[in-house]
Amino acid sequence: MRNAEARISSVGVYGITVAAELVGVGEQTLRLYERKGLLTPSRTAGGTRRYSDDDLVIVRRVLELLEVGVNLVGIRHVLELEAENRDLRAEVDKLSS
DNA sequence: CTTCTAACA
DNA sequence: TGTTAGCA
Repeated sequence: MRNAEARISSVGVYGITVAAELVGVGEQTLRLYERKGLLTPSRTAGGTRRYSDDDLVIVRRVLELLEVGVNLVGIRHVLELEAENRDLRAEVDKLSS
């Protein structure tokens, strides 16, 4: 089943230290990605960053694009296009059903 | 934990 | 340009 138990994407939250260790980058790097607009992690009332499982896959995509030679500004656009494409693909799926 | 500054490849 | 280290 595809309900809340199996599909945990934006619910699983991690601190910046554990999130950085899971993806293999430093904490400062994650803050830089957010500063550049690549990430938008949720925040607690105290201002602490909450990285969801969804955010982690984004960071991995960032690292993947970096190895290909895309800079952070370019990655930002790639991420936007991917999100837009994902939206359009979902609508096409709906129409072709 | 946060932001900022500075130095390095 | 991107990453890392140290300070407040």
